[in-house]
Amino acid sequence: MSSVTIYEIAKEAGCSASTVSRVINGYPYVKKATRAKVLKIIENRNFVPNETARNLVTQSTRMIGILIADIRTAQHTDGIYHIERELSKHGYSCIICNTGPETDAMTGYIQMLSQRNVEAVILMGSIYQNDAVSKAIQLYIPDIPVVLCNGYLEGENTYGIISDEDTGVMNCVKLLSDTGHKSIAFIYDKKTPSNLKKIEGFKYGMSRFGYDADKMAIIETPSEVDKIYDTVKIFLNENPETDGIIFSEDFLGLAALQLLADMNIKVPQQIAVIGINNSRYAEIGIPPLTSLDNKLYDTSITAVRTILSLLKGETACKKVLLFSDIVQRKSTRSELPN
Amino acid sequence: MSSVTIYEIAKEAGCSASTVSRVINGYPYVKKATRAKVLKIIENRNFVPNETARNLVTQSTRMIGILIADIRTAQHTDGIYHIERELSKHGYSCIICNTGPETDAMTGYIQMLSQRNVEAVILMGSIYQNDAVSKAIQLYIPDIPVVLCNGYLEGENTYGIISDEDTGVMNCVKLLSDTGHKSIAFIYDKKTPSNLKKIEGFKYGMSRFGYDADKMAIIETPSEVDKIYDTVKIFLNENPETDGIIFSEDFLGLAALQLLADMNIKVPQQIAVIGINNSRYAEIGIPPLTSLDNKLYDTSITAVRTILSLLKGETACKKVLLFSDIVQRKSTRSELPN
DNA sequence: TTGTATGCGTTATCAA
DNA sequence: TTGATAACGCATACAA
Repeated sequence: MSSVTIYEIAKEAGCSASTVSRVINGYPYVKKATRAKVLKIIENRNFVPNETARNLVTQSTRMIGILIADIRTAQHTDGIYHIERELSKHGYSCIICNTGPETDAMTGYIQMLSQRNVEAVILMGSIYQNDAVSKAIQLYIPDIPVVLCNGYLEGENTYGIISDEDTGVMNCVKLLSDTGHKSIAFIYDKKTPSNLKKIEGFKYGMSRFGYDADKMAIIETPSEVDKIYDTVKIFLNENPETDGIIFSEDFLGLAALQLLADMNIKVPQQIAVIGINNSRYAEIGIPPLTSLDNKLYDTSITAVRTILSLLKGETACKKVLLFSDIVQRKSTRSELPN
Repeated sequence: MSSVTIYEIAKEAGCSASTVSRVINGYPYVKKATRAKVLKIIENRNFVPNETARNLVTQSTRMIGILIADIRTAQHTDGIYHIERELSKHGYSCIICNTGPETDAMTGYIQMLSQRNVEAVILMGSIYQNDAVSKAIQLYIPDIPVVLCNGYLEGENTYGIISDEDTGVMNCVKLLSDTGHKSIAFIYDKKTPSNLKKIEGFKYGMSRFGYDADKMAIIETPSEVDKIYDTVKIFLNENPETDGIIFSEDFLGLAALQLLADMNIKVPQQIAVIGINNSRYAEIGIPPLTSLDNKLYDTSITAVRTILSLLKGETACKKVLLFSDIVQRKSTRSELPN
């Protein structure tokens, strides 16, 4: 705690603390000479105003809370990167919180953020679209803006950015249907609202494009590499007619590509594979992985814009829908270049 | 800003603010009945004490700053995850800062953190091992502990956790040497202190294990997938005798695996490939990627332990060295299982 | 253009 | 066991 205060600066400059304060805050009516003198002393003594004191009196902390289940998930760090950069540019700092998947921890963090007087909260991921979080918001932070990335929550000050992942997955089914695939599976790892939505899109696509219910499989897998491997392997052994798989996430698809290579199954000739998120790892799959770009990046950009508007006192859309699109690569079309 | 204060609670409870404060802080000498009454009102009115005010008077913020060049780099998010979880368990919050590679931005963030009165700073990555950062620390935060992950900085309150990546890379060379490889290359993407250290280890290994200088190549590549692809391709065309490549990072190695597959070069029979970081993506390479585990995870664990000790007023090691080891997978030994 | 006084919401030091 | 009262470091209304 560097204990030099505006009072010390004032004493040295032969003026009052308020004048120093005015100089610091670029207040106009200060004599040029005084300003220069104060500025010089500030420079010399290497003074930085104490934010905590400032925050207390201005009732504003310029801090934003970011909740994320697990910061190790690549699709979200991209968003957090841009959110932090943008907010930082505007003088805000980000408190990062790894809540994990339990709602108790989520509400705990929300209470903590309320106590720290953050000015807004960003929820990264559909996993926060639940009642416990909704109630915690009403209880602890009813007056500050809350933006949910990839979901929507009812509330006075809540905003949601969603992507049409369901339609996106439906379009994946259409793609496979158009290219003559007969037996398609959807494999996911967690029952998040987002994944449930993808499943809905999958089901809808399957019925819309004329697949029998018994030609359709929806499989859950653990997230660990070896478990993914086993799950998919067992599934393929039991369903050898499968010729197309959509994975709820690129990582699952990439792990499956490895298995398929080991099983000597040609992708996409024998089985076409599609991932979701269009992460940078999709590009380096062997073969490169076709992926549904669900616009998680744009979601974050929109989220931070929403927050900034709200903080400026402007209005913002309560609910924004972004459109996903499919980035085709060799795992569905062998004739494509890398 | 939920404007209910301890005064309101006090009024409602028919006691003074100090008593309320005592209850909140679990101070012993409070009559049971009073405590119960106050607690109940706090519960009812959903009161949470204002951290900012608290911080001002206690001169402690329980906030930690984390500097990272780019949070999107997978090897560091792993560390940040555990750092945040551990610190949060002890009541600390983390301010996350994406500084980018420019030293000006780094020092800017350090000043900001000083202003926010963080109680410690963690520097994630060898990139912070430079003079500008060192000076900024002396200038703005000379009195709080600073821990550098994967590097060391001189200073009164600075601590460093380093891994022996140089020796690690030397061992990679030894591995390739032991398995009969004749022409080995090292390919890296950025001139970070960490990568420079790896290069040193590479050079040392090459000379130690009897390679001619002209059988050794050290190549720099941009980080984008297509550029990696091009760089490695050109290199291999010009140096067709190459039979082993060590990459400064798994991602580069994975991208190269794709290229090698396209060029119909068998890994590891024709070219053995080694990455560094032992990330989860190494596991799903085709073939699975042998990788130097440089203990980045343990580095973070050690960093957070160091911070916690220091914050408790205990002492800690100024410099800790962790030993890397090689995780062998199929990209160097085809007979291994997945 | 500048200084004085007051308050932001707590904790901490006294007395009582 | 409790209550005044004074900090904590700053911003700001008001007066000068």
